[in-house]
Amino acid sequence: MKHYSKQREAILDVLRSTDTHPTANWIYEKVREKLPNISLGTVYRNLSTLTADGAILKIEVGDGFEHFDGDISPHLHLYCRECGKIHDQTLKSDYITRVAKESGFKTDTTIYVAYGICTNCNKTIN
Amino acid sequence: MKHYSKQREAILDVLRSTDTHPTANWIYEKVREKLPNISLGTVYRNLSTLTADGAILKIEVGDGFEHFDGDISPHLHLYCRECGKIHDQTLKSDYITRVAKESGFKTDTTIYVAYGICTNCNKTIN
DNA sequence: AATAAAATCAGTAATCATTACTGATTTGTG
DNA sequence: CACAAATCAGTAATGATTACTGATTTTATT
Repeated sequence: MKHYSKQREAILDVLRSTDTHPTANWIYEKVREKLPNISLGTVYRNLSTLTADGAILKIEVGDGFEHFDGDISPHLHLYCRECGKIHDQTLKSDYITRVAKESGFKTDTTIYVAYGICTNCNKTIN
Repeated sequence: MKHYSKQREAILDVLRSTDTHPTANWIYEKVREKLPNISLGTVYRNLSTLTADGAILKIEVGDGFEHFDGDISPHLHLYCRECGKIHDQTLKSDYITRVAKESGFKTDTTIYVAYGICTNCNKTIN
């Protein structure tokens, strides 16, 4: 079993204790509350390692930032063009992996993104 | 009906005449064969406009580049970690839009990405 | 416990894909 | 033909992310 550094543990803790999809900088600010001397480079490096290990997900929605997700279960990311938030929706089955398998592709990670308007913003527009 | 500039038309032509998922720079080089004086900024600006209009798709797989797709039908993008190519797979139904609708989200665009190893690379490894 | 090798770190500098800017050119409208 | 609006080519600026460096911490071995 792999033993993580305290910096990597702290980053994972932050990611797993939020239901948002924070950027590297947001995570950096949050981790600094516990480890004031951690550097932004360390956050980036560990996020990269964790993503490569499959311990977290990297989500890109085209807003110029990388977003990270501590929930690695296959789920739907609803990106609202109005409020800019990424909402989660659980999935009953991993549709992508199942369909990809039909063509012989060996999937290890899946990303589902929907662009549009969320329920809350849909109410308040007009 | 909207009338596109010749630059925008040329960019769309290039995107629709390839089954790859090129970067802005690749498109720039390709369009230059027909419009030698076009600038990279023009390519970026039009790709941005076309994406906002829903005429093309922007796909991000985490390799540091934005990729563009002239095929806007909902389909699966298989990103092979070995060869770095994005393979397409057609979908019978737009699963994301259907599921997102259940929670009241109004979807206009969907992106499906699978990370893993493609059939061809799976053969040649080892 | 001591030592060496390997991994990770903080801090900072560099990168480079993308965006913003500017003055010129083209297009649309009457 | 004006006139305004849109788009352009060319270039400069941006800033999120990555790379680098020497110090510190962890792991492995004896």
